[in-house]
Amino acid sequence: MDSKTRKNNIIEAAGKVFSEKGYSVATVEDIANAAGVAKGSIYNYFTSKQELFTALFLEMMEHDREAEEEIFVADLPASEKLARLMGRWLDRFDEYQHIGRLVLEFWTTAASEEEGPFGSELKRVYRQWHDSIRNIFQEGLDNGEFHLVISPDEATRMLMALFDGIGVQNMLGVGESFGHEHLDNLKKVIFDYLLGGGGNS
Amino acid sequence: MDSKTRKNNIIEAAGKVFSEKGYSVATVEDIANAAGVAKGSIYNYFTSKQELFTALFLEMMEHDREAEEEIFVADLPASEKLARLMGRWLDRFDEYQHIGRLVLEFWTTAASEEEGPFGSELKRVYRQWHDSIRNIFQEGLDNGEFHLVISPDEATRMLMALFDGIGVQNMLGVGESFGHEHLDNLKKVIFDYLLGGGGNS
Amino acid sequence: MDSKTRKNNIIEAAGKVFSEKGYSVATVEDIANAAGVAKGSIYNYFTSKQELFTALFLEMMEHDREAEEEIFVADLPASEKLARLMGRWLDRFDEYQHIGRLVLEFWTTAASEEEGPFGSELKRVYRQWHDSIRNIFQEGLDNGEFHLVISPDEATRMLMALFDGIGVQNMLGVGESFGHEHLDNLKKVIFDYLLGGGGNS
Amino acid sequence: MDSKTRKNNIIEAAGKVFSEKGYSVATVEDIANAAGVAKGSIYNYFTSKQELFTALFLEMMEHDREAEEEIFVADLPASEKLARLMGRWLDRFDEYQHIGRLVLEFWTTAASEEEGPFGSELKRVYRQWHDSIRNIFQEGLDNGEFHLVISPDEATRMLMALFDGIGVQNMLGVGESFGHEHLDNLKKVIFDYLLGGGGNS
DNA sequence: CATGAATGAGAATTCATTCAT
DNA sequence: TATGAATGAATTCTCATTCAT
Repeated sequence: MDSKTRKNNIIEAAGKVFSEKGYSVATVEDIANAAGVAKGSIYNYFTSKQELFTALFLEMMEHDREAEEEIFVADLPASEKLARLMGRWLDRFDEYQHIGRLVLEFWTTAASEEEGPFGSELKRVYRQWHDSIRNIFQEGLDNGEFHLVISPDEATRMLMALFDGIGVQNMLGVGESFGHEHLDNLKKVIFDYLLGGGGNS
Repeated sequence: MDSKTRKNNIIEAAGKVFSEKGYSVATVEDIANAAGVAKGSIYNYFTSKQELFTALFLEMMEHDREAEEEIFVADLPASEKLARLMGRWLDRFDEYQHIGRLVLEFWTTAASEEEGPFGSELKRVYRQWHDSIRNIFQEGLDNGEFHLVISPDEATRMLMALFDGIGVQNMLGVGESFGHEHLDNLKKVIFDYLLGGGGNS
Repeated sequence: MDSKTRKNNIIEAAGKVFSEKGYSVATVEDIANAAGVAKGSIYNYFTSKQELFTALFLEMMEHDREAEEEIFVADLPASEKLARLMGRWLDRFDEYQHIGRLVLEFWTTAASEEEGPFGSELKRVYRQWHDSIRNIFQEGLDNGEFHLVISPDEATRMLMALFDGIGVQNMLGVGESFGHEHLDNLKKVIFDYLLGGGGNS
Repeated sequence: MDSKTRKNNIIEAAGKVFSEKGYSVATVEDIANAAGVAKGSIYNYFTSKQELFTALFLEMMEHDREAEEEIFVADLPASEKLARLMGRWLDRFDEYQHIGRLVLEFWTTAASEEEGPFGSELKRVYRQWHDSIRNIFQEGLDNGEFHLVISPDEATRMLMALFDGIGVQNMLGVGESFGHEHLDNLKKVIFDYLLGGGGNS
């Protein structure tokens, strides 16, 4: 096993352990055991537990970002892009039920530190998402697909908030789990609104 | 200072300290210092650090719930109730920028424990909110104020998700802060939709 | 309830609590609860937990000593005194099963401290017993009741050791409980020996 | 120093410290210092202070038992076995003056706990001793060496009680120290009795 | 690089004792 | 005298990090 693989092994194990136990309760030894290496070996790849946590965070952010990128650049009508994006988010919700705790800990860390990668990276990626989605709205408006009484910026923000909120509900297990039948209704509402006049009636 | 006040003192101090440092990093001594009592005195009121954290959580849940109760029972048209409710949520968002970390830790705890007050109390209150809001939608439908192509249940869930998401964005500091000018646009979208035909055109 | 009674109340409660939990584990509050007084009140009668323990010890020593004194001064043949003494010790064995732990803690304390009441008082009382029993042996020898090849001192020591050992076995719950049928055999052995020739055959 | 030696080091140090200060007063740091290791290192070998105490107890029980085993299985007349056994017990009494406090704490613990190694191991070893000694008496009776009016069981119990009692007296420092000149008299009494007719005259 | 024993700073918790009422 | 809240020193135990092998 080469060095790259070993490092990824550890990050993967950290993901499992942090997700199950939480950052504070999880010990470096737990992670070492889950990764099948000795405790001391962790420190050959990461200078501290905190750094390992950060590395895990960055890797997950990157992973998420990659998956969506392809949708943004596809050659599709705006409404189709939007539909696919929503489908993709929905798929993540299942995952969120399992790693919800980990995501919440990432958020908590981001909310705590003034400086540092959590806050800034989270903001950067969030802004990337925002911009990409706003572009979709803009496309839709430009080519006459959509009708909106609010700005693309605000529409973007509302859409992101809506799906963030659904993610939170899934993480916390409040309300029933969110499946594809709910998504259909969500799309119906959103597209009815966007396509049907945007409140401009 | 009587025993009741002293206990509240400690809970209040715990709120500050947990919010600033997070549960794990905050020490019982930090809280004691913030409350102006000796470390050991904390244990005259709470059997453990964890119990103090739980007491703080329950107190905040109760506080939140009380504030909204009055809106639900008011004698107002459904659209007015909804508008007031949204105004109230917005007010909380400012607060969330400061205690966001604390809320996230509550959620993290709730997401971790199978049993215990966090998960069950959170679900209970969430369900209360859900039911109250659904009643508003139902009222609006019954008296012809609203038009909806989706069920009141789903409308409720979407509305709650939307505001949960806005709350999260504020806690994390992503996007600009959410003020009353945004609220107006939010209301416009929602009421245009609800009042104007609910996509039923 | 007058002050004397209250103090005795506390000592009695301390006896129960120390016996059940042991000195270290028993808290002053446990004793206060058992005595039906407030924690702080203990300190109106004893300056410290340790002093209360000492007072309990001294009281029990005094109690034991008083009970035996009457046998030593009775006007009876030596063999009868010895028989009664053994009967009395046997009666204490039942009690020792319940307060054994307390006795062992007294002993442990006595074995630890160079100076202080435990060691010195224990030695004083032990010496009193020794002297009284030796006098009985001496009486028996003088009036021809007993025959001994060893000195009265050594006979005394052996007899005391024998009964101490039985007490220990009862405290520890090793071997079956020691009842009157065992006592009869014990007496048979001892008196056969003492009366029948003391090994002088 | 290998792991086995280090563990024994700690047990040995624990023996000294517990013996001097007693279980409650001795701190884990005391033991660490006495063993020349860091406080935390203790926990690499024992999960708790209590477990270390138990390990020390079990080690001493095992040590004692081994030393006597050879006597029980030797090919010697019953009277000689008994004489050697008593000699061996006497040797232990010197030791008991120094570790008396430790033994008493073991006993106290045994007397306290319903279940657990202290009570059950103590009883097990006690019963082994009892059985072995009873066999010696039985041998002596079978081959005509001994004469007894009481059962071998009871003789065993009396003999064990006698020596337990002597041990206690030594631990507590009551009476003069028990030396070989006392042993000779003890043997004289016991063997005169056993060999001369057992009260059967 | 891999290992895992050793370290020691740090945290939660307990409880004898004090003292204001 | 009686009370019980307040105190804080003391203790056990944890675990991230180091480092010799």
